[in-house]
Amino acid sequence: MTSSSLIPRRRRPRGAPGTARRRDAVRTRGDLLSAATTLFAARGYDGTPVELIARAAGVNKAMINYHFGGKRGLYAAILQETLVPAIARLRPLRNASRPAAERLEEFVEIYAGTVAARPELPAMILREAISGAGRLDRRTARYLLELFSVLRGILEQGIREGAFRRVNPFSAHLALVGSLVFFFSTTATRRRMAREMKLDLPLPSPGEFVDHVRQITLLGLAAKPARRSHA
Amino acid sequence: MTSSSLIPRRRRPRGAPGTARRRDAVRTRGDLLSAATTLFAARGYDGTPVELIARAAGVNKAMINYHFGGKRGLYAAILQETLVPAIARLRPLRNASRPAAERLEEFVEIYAGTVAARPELPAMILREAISGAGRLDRRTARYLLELFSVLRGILEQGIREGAFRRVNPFSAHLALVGSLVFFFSTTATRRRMAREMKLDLPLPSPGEFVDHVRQITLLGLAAKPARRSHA
DNA sequence: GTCTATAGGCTGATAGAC
DNA sequence: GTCTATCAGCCTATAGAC
Repeated sequence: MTSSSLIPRRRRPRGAPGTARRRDAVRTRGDLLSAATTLFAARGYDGTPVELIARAAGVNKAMINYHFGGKRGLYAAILQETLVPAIARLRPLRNASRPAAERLEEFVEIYAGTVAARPELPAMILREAISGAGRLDRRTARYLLELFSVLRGILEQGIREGAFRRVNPFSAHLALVGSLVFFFSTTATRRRMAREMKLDLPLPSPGEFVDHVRQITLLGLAAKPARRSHA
Repeated sequence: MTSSSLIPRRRRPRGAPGTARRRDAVRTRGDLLSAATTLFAARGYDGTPVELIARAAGVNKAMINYHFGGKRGLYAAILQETLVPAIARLRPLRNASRPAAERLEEFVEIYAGTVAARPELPAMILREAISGAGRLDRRTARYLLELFSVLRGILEQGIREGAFRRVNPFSAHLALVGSLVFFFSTTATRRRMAREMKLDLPLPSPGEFVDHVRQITLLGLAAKPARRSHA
């Protein structure tokens, strides 16, 4: 029996001494990134001991230092390796030449899709946004600002072209992003409280909520008394 | 020259040995509460050493244990002593018999006023909401749910009476509260980033933003193609 | 690359003098 | 009520064997 096994997470068998096992290193790194993302999002940087991360990843504590140069390095790696590709998905939106309302809808859709793939991202970023973004290096911060500028560009276009009311684009931007980030950062807590307090009303699903935000934003921004539904 | 001095915060003069000094205890307690609120909001529970709180309050570390029974007790005291009165301000809204749109506006106004008086509250609550609300005792949690139910009641009224579209009240509630909480929790960071990245666009003031949210919510919820402005 | 063992710093809490 | 001194526990990081 060879040392291969495909159990998704959890400790790997040891394998013969001479066996090339580069793939394990990759896996260790990945498991650490994934476990740490979940924990940092749920408990925050200061609330998460490295020992806990290592255990959740099924990996030795010392591996964090070996692969990432310490706890802080692991944290930075998460931000870079998940935030950067997430924001890259928004880049096509920059030079779109379609109507602002359409672009806005697409923005929301892309945001929702990105979050569905990485549910922990909003909470991590929100924590940074509350805490002063002191753990964001300059490059990561620039990426975030780029995200902001894409959305603001859409809003400004809509206003310029007369499709949107003359709102402050920055306010509109904060209101929209705030709703989304808040919702996705608090899903677990909402569920937990509903269960413990025995609330009977059903929690809105991500899809429902995103739809609602999209509608309310479009209707709220529309320059003319809008049609009830579109497309 | 006597040892009296009126510097607003900072160590107090010692006073004669026999002097009744009950007032100092009250002040110590208050200074601790105030300093801790600021620090917890900005850095989170785990990110705030008691020593830092004590120094910021101009008080000895041991006083935290004497007056609050420890760090956790201090945290709980803040939540109870600021959250409870804040929510009490919303209670009159319960049995109002006015139109839903009007009540909704008043809700936003009261919220904004409460936050203006205690700017750190949103960040503290948002942190709880991300982290699973594990540090909220059952009573405090109930208060929060009461806040939720007031807003949801308003939304349901509006829908029932045909003034609002038939949205999911829970979604509408989360979108509105999310925008507000997000905005007020991230003010400091927004300022900091604007300064460091040398953004030239002016940040929206709290008043501007609240106005925007109020408008967009009302327009977005309105059952009929709404008039542009009201009242 | 991975593991064990341990160093060294910081944190929250208490005992006891005043 | 307030302060100083001190302690035990936990946390991150590293040294060194494998």
